[in-house]
Amino acid sequence: MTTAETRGESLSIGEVAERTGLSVHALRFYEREGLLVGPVRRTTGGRRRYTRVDVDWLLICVKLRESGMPLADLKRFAELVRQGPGNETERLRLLDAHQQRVEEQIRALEECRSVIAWKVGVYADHLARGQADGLWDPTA
Amino acid sequence: MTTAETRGESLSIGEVAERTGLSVHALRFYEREGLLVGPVRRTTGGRRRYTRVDVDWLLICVKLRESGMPLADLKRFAELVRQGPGNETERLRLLDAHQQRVEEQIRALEECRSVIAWKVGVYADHLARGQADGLWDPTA
DNA sequence: ACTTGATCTAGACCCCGCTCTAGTTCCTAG
DNA sequence: CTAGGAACTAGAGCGGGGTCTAGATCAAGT
Repeated sequence: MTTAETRGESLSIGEVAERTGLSVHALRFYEREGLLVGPVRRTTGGRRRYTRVDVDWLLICVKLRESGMPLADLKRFAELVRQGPGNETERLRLLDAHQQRVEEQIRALEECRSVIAWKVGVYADHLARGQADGLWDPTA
Repeated sequence: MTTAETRGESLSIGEVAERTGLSVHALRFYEREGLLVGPVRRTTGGRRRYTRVDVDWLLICVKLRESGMPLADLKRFAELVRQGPGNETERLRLLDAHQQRVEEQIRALEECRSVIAWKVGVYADHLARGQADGLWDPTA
C-alpha cells in the first residue's frame, strides 16, 4: 500500500479527508466552488494530489467555517490569496472582521449558557425537593 | 393607539415580535410547528393575543435557538411542557444535554479564535514591517 | 365612510452547505 | 488476469430554518 509516508508528501483526497475532517465530497465541492488557493495537482490518471500547503490552507478553512464564516467569505479570501502578494491589508481586514464576529458569538453563547444554567437550576431544584412550583405548567 | 400598556398584559403578534426579536413570520411558523407551550388565544376577530407566559417561553426559545438547539429538540421540549407536570426529569435531561453542547461550542469557538488570532498576527506583522514572508503565496 | 396598517391563512420559495447518485476509470494486491 | 476499493465527473437532492406572496380581513383614526 502506498501512503503519504512511503511516498513523501503528496496526499490523496481520502488522506486529506482524514486529516482535515472534511468529507471527500466536501473537498471536491470546495474545489469546484473556488475555495482553494490553487489548482490541485493531478496524477496522470487524473487523481488529485494535495500538497502540504493545500492541507494547511484547508485546516484554516475548517476553523473559519467552524466559527461560522460563510463560504462566500472564504471564497473571497481564497481569491485574495490566489492573486498573490499586494492585498495583505484586505486579507487582514477580512480576518479581523471575522475575529470580531467570533468574539461576539462567544459572548452571545456565554449569555445563553447562563440563561440555560439558570433554567437547569430551576428544574434541578424542583426535582430535589420532590415537588414545588415555578415551572411551566400550561395546564394550571 | 392601543398598546400593551394601555390594555394590560396581552400582546399582539407585532408586539411580541419586537420583544423577542423573532419576525412575525417566524412566530406564526413556530406556532404551526408546535413549538409553543399552549394554543395562542385569539380575539373574536381571529388575531393572536400572547400572554406574558407565551413571551417568557419565546424568550427561552430564542436563547436555545441562538445556542444552536435544533427546532426538533425545541419541539420535544414544548411537548413535554404541554403534557404538564410529571416529566421534569426528562426536561432536565434535555436542557442538560444542550448545556453540554453549548459548553463544547464555546470551547470550539475559543480554539478557532486562537487560530484566527494567530493568523491575524501573522498578517499584522507582515504589514508592520513593510514586507516579509511566511504568507500564503501560491504564485511563489 | 374611507383609508391605512396590522393580521390572517396556506403554501410556495429560498439560501446554505453539503451529500449522494450514477456510471466510469484507475490502480494495487493476490 | 482479475477483483475490489478508491477516485473521477456532473448534477440532482436534501435538511434546516425560516421568508415571502397572495389575497382577504380586521381595526383604528379622521
